[in-house]
Amino acid sequence: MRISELAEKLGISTDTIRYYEKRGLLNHHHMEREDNGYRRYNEKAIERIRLIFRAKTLGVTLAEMSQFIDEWESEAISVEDKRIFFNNKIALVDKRIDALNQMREYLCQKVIDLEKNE
Amino acid sequence: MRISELAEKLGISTDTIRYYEKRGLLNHHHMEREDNGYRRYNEKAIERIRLIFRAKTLGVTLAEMSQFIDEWESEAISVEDKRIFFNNKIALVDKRIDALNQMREYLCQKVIDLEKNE
DNA sequence: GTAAACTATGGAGTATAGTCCAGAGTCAAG
DNA sequence: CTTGACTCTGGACTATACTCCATAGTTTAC
Repeated sequence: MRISELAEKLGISTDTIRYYEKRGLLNHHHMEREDNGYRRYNEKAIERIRLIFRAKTLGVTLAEMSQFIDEWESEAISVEDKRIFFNNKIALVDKRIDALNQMREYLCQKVIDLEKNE
Repeated sequence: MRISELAEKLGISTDTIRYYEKRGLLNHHHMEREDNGYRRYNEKAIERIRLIFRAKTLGVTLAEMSQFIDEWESEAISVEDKRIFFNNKIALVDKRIDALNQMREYLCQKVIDLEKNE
């Protein structure tokens, strides 16, 4: 698929896609060039961009992602390190879930306070 | 307390506190001026800044916060609207929690995949 | 075969949320 | 009464992640 089709599928702009490429988050694994120079994306591109979104919600910056992808793809990271990485991320997600549950409590209390003042 | 004490208590810089004031998120309710012009903060300032942090984790921008605070404090918002507001935020928090749980699943699957490849 | 729509590139511009700085006044300790 | 720490203001600067633009080549539909 060409860039605008990919953009539409993901609900982002073509500029954003080219920007991710410039930042090293998309490469030849995710697309090839047509004879005219147009980018032709494959399904991996969709997965990669969804992964970027997921990482962003975890607070990972694009710079961190591209550095990390480089290391990951160059196999400079051992399986054990990868395990540690994922487990750290899981712990981080758990912390966020806790924080959100606290936030939920806080908001529910606000609703209760409103009722009291009526 | 003066600005550096407040900053230290909250783990932020004095610049950030003055910046929040410039953005309308802190006002006379949270501090007064000493004769020399120095800001003297009260306990409400701590609560307000903690509230700002909470709102930020919900993705609320400072601009939205200050607009909202204006409306809220001018009592332009009815109790019913406030209830609706909080319930919307609760729904948003629930969505985030769902997203994080999905993320958790995804990460756990990655760990399982690592084990398979060993 | 031409107009509309799409794509490419490089570079400039934007929004958000700070962060830093210069120049100047204030305060507390010795 | 001076030195060092703190505070003030206004404004310039920064990082991140886009977003827009000019210019130019390509494709598609009629």
